[in-house]
Amino acid sequence: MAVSPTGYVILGMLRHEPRTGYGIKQVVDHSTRFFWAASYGQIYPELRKLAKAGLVEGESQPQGGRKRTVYRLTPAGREELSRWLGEEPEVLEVRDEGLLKLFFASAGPPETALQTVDARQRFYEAKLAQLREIEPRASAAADDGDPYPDVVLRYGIESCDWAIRWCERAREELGKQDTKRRRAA
Amino acid sequence: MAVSPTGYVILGMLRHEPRTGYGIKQVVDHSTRFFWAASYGQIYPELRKLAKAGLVEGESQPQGGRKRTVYRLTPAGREELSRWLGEEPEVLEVRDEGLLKLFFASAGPPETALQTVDARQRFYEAKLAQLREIEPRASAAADDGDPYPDVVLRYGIESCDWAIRWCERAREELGKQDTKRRRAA
DNA sequence: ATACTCATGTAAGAAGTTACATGATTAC
DNA sequence: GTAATCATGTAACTTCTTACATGAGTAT
Repeated sequence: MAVSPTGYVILGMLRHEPRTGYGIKQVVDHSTRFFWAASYGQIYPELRKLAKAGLVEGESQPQGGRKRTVYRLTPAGREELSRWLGEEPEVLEVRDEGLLKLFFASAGPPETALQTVDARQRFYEAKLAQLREIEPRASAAADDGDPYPDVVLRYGIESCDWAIRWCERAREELGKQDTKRRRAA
Repeated sequence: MAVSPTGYVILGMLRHEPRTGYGIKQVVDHSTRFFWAASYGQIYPELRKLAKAGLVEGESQPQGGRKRTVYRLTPAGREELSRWLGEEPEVLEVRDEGLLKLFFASAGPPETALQTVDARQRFYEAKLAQLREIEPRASAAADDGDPYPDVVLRYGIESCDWAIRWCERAREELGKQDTKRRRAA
């Protein structure tokens, strides 16, 4: 039984401590979602598959009358996670509607390109703010023994910085082109 | 009848001249595939849907005994493309297995993080080489009146540059951590 | 001849999102 | 009491990839 890409996200999220499906979703949303998202529609069915494959183990731990299943890695799950970590990364997919719109901008009204760049900058500024908000937590976790989430988070922050600066440069360049075109007309 | 995301890629690829489905795939593979890919399994069915919706028009232009259908934008298709270009970009999805592996690296053997960073750098170097190869063509197209594909291509090149430099920095940092850990042990 | 490119298409399936349904607990 | 949070799950759907099938034209 093959583990799906998101299955490995789940295994990874259980590497330090057991969690509920709900808990996994919370952590994903505050960490990996910027480069790998996961919805309940994936998490719950996948947890069952992983349990059937013997890679995780669920234990019922109700709180009051509220049903609750906490999952932990089995030794086999820990091994499978480690094996996967040693494999060459393969998936790197991007679907970037903004770049697409900029690429095709000549087919739209003249303000298309600038608008698209502006929207892009706003997007990255919002993303940057979100990342800065969660950084302290990752930094604390780093002092606690696992430096990698913080390394990845800083990658996210720095790449946002870069993207924002690119937008600023692009705006300048596009402005010049506008001037040229206006002169030519 | 709603146009799918990839439908807009097709409309966009027809903005300057008519093309076959095969031709669209070629252009995508040499331009947008780095931020929006498309397979035959999407292109051919989608072309039919777009034709049914009146956004493109197919004309049979066999070459010898070889069947061949060339599609062009209809006025309605051009309008729909332009309308879409004016909308705020929404989709920006990333699925980055390398960052995931780095994030979880503490659960793997000690060399995991460095290996993952190395693989990442190789990946971006290969991508950079591909982009540099197609750049002259985009640059020529820019002189021909449409500057935007070249702008986007240079975004790709510069972001690869940035990512490669990040990998180099990360390797240094991870090396230091290794040293620290070895001293502590 | 044979390999490559041009060209069109489908079927099966993987992967993931959205929307919905349900209900207990906790904080204000 | 009521809103937010914790918690689990499914069904329908969209999107996309992979693998396969087919066949003509072109270059060596």
